[in-house]
Formats: sequence, structure tokens, C-alpha cells
Amino acid sequence: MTGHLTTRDRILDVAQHLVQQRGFSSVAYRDISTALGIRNASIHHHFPSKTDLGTALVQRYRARTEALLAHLSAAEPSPYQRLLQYLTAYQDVVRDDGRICLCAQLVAEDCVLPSAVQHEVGAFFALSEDWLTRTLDEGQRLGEVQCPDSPADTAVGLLATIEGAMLLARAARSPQRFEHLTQRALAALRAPTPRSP
Amino acid sequence: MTGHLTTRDRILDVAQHLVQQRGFSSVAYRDISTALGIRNASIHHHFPSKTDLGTALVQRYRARTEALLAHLSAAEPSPYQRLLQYLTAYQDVVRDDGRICLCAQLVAEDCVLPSAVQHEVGAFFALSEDWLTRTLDEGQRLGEVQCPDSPADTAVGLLATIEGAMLLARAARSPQRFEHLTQRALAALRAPTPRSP
DNA sequence: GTCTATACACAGATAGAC
DNA sequence: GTCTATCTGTGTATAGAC
Repeated sequence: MTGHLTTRDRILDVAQHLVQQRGFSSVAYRDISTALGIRNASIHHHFPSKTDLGTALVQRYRARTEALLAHLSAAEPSPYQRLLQYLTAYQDVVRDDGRICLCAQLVAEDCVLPSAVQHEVGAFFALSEDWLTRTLDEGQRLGEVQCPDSPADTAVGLLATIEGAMLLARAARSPQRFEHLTQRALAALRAPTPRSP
Repeated sequence: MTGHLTTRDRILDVAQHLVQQRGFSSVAYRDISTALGIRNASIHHHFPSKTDLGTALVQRYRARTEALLAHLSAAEPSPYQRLLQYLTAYQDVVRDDGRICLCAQLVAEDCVLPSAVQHEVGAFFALSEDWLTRTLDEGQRLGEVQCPDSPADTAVGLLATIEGAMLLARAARSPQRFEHLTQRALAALRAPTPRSP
């Protein structure tokens, strides 16, 4: 369905990839334009200021995440499987070029970001937290999941572990570290099967 | 014992504070010099290049952390209390001006850092992980702590939660969020008291 | 919508006087 | 050890031709 991407979309794609690696303030127009074989001025035509670029970046990221989470909730009946697939999405990112969650990267440089970007980042985490809370809650009611605390507290704890695991995996230069860490965290929440052998 | 700080030390103090807020690449010589009422050239006299400054910064941070952990191990007999005091140190940082762990901040901009700094950051996390592992292990042998997995795996999970909690607290602009999150994570590791009422 | 050319601010860094 | 003065590179941003 995506045979032809507009220049605007290709700018956002490259920019997101680079920001996930280096951070917003360490990505220059030059980096994006050379990667695309265009000129700086072309980027400014689509995004007049860097603030505009940053804002579009997080807005798209949040909207896509929102869509992914809604899709998971609709398509996968098992809450525990939903959580596994949620993790898989992040694992794919971490495995690729030392990237991490866009918003984990952005929140690290929070105080030098345009306020519009700051607010979108906050909204992203609130969104993730809500979805995790609802999913854990449903999983618990179905007997698939066992939360040590309330679903809401467990959700924040899980989210913190996931975001922190990206940092540790990057420090260790080991994407595997992220996978091990998060899978263990999720396994700890699985309810014991009612009565196996 | 610290009535008079050398200029070098004062530069490092201000620089660390700023880097913990904004990140290494977003801190300029200008920021440090104006904060101290000196000139850029003076900083260059003590740290010829920014790489030198960054390296000295993480080296000192790691050495101080090493000293703190050694002190905790020596001064506090209860492993669980040691963990609580470890958390307290981070809580003080998070409460102050939106700062986070220096190395959490640095690892976010890992790929734009001088390699000497990168390696020190890796060493910091390895150090923290080792100490947590030993402390959890001892706590488990004393019956104070109950690890869901091996002490080593539990230590990495705890460290990830702590580092991630800093990011979430910053995004939510709520230092309290860090405290709640980490205290819950630690409480989950406390072994049930043998036989209370 | 993309280009060339350029303006302007600020970064890190160096030379040399005091 | 700190200063003034200056160099050089790079960043964002704009004007205007095609």
C-alpha cells in the first residue's frame, strides 16, 4: 500500500530513525537531507522550523502507537498474548541500529525540547500506561495474569522496566539484554496455570 | 573538610548538575562559565577539550558511586536497608531540579559521545548491577529478601525499573512518581516475615 | 517543490597578555 | 590561572531563481 511516499513522509521516516539513535538535538537538517539526497532548504519547506519537525515527529509516533494498541486490543483475544506482541514491537526497534523508543529518547532531553514536543511525550506515556493497565486488568479477570499490586501500579512498573531495559541494553550494546529482561518481567506476571500435571 | 573547592571541582559540580538535566551535548562551555562567573577559556585550561570534561565527569561519578556502595555495604548490616538507602540517594537527585542519574542521561545520547565516556558509562552500570546482585544474594541468604529469579536476573530487573522510573517521573513532572515506583519495586522483593501475628 | 546562495548565531577551541 | 581577542566549523533559517 505504500509504493510512493511523499517527501514529507520520507523526511519523517529518516528523522525518526536518527532521533531514536542520537536524540533530537543531535540530529541536524544536514543529516536528514544527505540521507535523502535532497537539500536543507527542501526540509525547511515541509517543516519551517525544527520545532515543527519535532512536533510532527512525536504526533505521528503517538498516533501510530495509539493505532497499534487499538489493533492489538481488537485482534488478539488473549491479554497476555497482547502484552507479548507489544513487547515484540519494541524488540524490533531495539534490535535495529541501537534505536530505542522515540519518547524514551526525547524525555531524556526534555528540558531542551519545545513545549509542544514535551506535551506529546507526556501524552505518549500516559497512553501506554492506560493501555497496559486495561490489558493487565482484563488479563487478571480472565485468570491469565496475576498482578502483585493493582493493575495500574503494575502497569507503571512494567512500563518503567521496559523503558529502563532499553537504556541498559544500549549501555551493554546487547539487544538480547532487552529481550531477556522484558520477557522475564512479563513472565513474572503470568498467572500459574489452574492445574497442569 | 570542603571549605574551599578548587575551580576544577566547581566546574565539575556545575557541569554534572547541568548534564543531569539537559544532557552532555546540550551543555555548553558558556553555561558553565556564566554559572561560575568565569570565562570559557578558564574551563579550557582545566579541561582542554569537551571530551576531557566529559571523561572526568563520568570517572568521578563512577568513583563516587563505587565509594557510596562500598560504604553502604560496610556500614549497614541489613541488605534490605542497604537497598532502601541506595534508593534514597537517587530520590534526592530526582527531587532536585529534574535531574536524573548522570549515566542514564548519558546513555541516551550514547552514540554521539566520545568512546572514553561510553566505556565509563558501561562500567557504571556493570558496577551497579554487581552490587545489586551481591546485595540481593546476601539478603536472600539472610531471609530478608526473596528473589523471583536468580539474584543476578533480579538485580538487572530492579536496575532497569529504577532507571526507567526516572524517565517516567520526568515525563510526568512528578518526582513522587519515582519514589512510589521504586519503593513498590523494592517492597515486592521483601521476604514475608517468618511469623508475625 | 526543489534548488543555490547566504545570513546569522553559537559552538568548541587557541594564542598570547597579564 | 584567568583574562581578551579571535579563529573556524556547524547549526538553523531565509531569499529568491528555476
